Amino acid sequence: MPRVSDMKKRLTDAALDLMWENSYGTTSVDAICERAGAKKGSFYYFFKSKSELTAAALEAEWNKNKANMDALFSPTIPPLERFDRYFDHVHDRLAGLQRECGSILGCPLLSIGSEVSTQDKVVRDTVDRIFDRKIKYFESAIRDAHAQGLIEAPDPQAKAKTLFACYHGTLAQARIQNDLELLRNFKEIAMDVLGAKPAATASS
Amino acid sequence: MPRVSDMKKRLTDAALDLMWENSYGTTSVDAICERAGAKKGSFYYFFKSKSELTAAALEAEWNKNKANMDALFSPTIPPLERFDRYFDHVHDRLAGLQRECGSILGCPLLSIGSEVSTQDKVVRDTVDRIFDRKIKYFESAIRDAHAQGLIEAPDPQAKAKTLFACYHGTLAQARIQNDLELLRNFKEIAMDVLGAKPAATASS
DNA sequence: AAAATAGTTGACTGATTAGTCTAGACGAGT
DNA sequence: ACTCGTCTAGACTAATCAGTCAACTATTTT
Repeated sequence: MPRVSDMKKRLTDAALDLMWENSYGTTSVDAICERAGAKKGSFYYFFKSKSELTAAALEAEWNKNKANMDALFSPTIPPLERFDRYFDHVHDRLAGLQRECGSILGCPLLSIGSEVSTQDKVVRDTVDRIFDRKIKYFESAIRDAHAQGLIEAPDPQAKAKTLFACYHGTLAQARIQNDLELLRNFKEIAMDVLGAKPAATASS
Repeated sequence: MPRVSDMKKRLTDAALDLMWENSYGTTSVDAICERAGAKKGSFYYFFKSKSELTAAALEAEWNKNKANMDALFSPTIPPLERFDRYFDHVHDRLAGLQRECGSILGCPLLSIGSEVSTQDKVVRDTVDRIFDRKIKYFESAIRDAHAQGLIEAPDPQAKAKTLFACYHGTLAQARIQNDLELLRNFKEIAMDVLGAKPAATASS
């Protein structure tokens, strides 16, 4: 088989960058091509539409982050500490991106998902699917914390959805207000939402 | 002075409807004009850009809802019940809109704000301003609940921001997943976030 | 070295975009 | 009835949009 190309990856990277910083609607195929160093023909050789590229870009981003998520939410880490580390990680990443582009970008799944959800089934379903995967990390940490008596959570899935929603709401506000401060204290807010005793990552 | 026109209102109404259901980016000035029964000339007679119209539309929507918010969060109502009523009200409104357009639309401030925040200062600042006003209702209800010993909230503003973020996160997820179910139980989740005792809108 | 596969090129289309501009219609104050 | 300020009409521009296409290049297998 003939030549291999990294163009597909370059296109999904470029698309995610632009859409995360700006939006789905304002990110044109031309702009994606320019940033990826591609021509129109290459774009439509790999993807049959902007919509399909977006779904691929979100999936690719997920795959990039998965190993990291697995490490942050490793069962070897005390369950509530997993959240601490995760929120710190996201905070630091957003702080880094702010240095590059001057803005707090929030969560691309939420921004893009909310923007296109009523109009683009392909992208919407992709966002949905990835959300489900992410909530599983929360759910399992909550279940472990409950088992260890650190929190009271008879329905870990419901609790996970609540915390997930709360966190994404905070990310969205941080984007809109361009203010990272909201995220700085989220660890404590999360413990509050989970109903954890203030002093503890240790036993009850 | 010669004739008066309701065109300005018709334009802001049309804009909000279209942007709420779809998005800022996919809502064209032409489409707004068509729905409002206006011609281009009228549009640019009243507004100097799409961006300014959007800010005006969001402010107009706020003004439409303000009296209702005042009633829902009236100090004559027991503080935690105010939240109950508010969440019910939003739930019912979104359910009504779903019947009209087939989708759960979430919060237009959040959707539009998140979409344009890095690119449009006028709209972003408008969203910010309205968010601040809305949080004040939460804050005052929380302060009252704390004073009555219904919840423990030494910092009502922080608690209000937390609940606000949590609620908007849930609205965003409801939009993305097109699922009103998430909102149905939000009353209980809110009480959980606030740390209210399960059985009570009465005293401790 | 030839053939087959994988990827690239860039000009092109036709629709749509936000915004401009000039001419005129309407209606209230004189 | 006339006129002045408010508002409307709709053709127009120049840019940009997503997507198409046929010719082309590069690489690997045979």
